[in-house]
Amino acid sequence: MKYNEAKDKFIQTWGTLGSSWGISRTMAQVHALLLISPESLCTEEVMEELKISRGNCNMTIRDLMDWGLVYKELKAGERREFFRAEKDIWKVAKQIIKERRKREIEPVLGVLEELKQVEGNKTDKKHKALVDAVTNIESVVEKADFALEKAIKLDENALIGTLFKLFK
Amino acid sequence: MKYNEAKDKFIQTWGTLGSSWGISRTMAQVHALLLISPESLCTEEVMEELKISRGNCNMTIRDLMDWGLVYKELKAGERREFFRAEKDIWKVAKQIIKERRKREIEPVLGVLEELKQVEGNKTDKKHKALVDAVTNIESVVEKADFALEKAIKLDENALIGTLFKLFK
DNA sequence: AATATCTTTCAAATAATTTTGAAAGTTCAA
DNA sequence: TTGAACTTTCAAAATTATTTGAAAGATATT
Repeated sequence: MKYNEAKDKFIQTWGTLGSSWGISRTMAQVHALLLISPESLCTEEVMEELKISRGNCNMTIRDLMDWGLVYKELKAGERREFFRAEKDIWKVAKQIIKERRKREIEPVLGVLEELKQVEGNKTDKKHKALVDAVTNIESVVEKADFALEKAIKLDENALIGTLFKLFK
Repeated sequence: MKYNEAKDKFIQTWGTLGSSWGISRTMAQVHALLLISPESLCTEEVMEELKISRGNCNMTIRDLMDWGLVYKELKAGERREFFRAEKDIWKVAKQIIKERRKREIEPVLGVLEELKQVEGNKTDKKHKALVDAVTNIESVVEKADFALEKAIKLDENALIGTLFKLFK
């Protein structure tokens, strides 16, 4: 495979993976481009490479910085901003997990807690089914949240090693 | 909170959680409705409760069955099909992980393997950056895939217990 | 303070996804 | 074999999400 073909396919693939695991497709594509750029790039260069508009490019890069996946870099004597990606993929994964726990799990736990307070009678089947479902979901979500919280504090190999031992 | 309000909020919340963690919003809503139904429901009942069309309802239920989250139930003397949800949420989570590994991780690993074969010279910075990125991503994705594969073979409490010990 | 360079915003346009509903398909009982 | 009851399909419509680009906002330079 030629370099240019591989590059396009890489941006495409990382875009797909990202969009199915928590960051938007364009965010993942910009991140992919920066990942394979030896030097940091400016907005103009990202626009040009990915054929996206200035507005889109700007917003996407801001989002990536909010997620902690891209850093701003100022070059001496340069007016415009340059950007480089976090290249340690385990760090990237940890960062995504951290953000998603905050953005998507925590709010749900709040709602579940509220839902457990539903008025009603324990002998009513429908009421019981609702309370049971909420209770079970809360239990699993809390455990998953805990597991993720711990997992991102570990070194990637420590995590694998631990799981591996359990099955030896 | 009144039962009906809690029910709607539950369907809404499970819909949101589902759609951000791998199944579509409507799939998650139908699943939510079935989760809190003491008896299995027929297509007509699901359509009525969620105000969705017959076509959508049918396709969504098929998808849920494909994912292993909903089962068909035949009632004696009844022509139409009834559906009930898997109510063990840990099983649901495991099932979703299993499907997503198959649908979303495995194909990516294939592409990454291909990409490592890109032609080029090790001294070319761009070429090296691409190969490095692919190699690092592959390593993390493989480890995550392994971790998920092992995690779904464990009891939920065993998983938590193990992680807990690591931090005692 | 005027100008050039770069960044941000956001309403409108475009694209992608989801939903609908009517028609076709299936199954079964009479 | 007919038709009633139910399920499936899929093109078109509706809805959602993303992208654009021009205008407004910054910021540094002369």
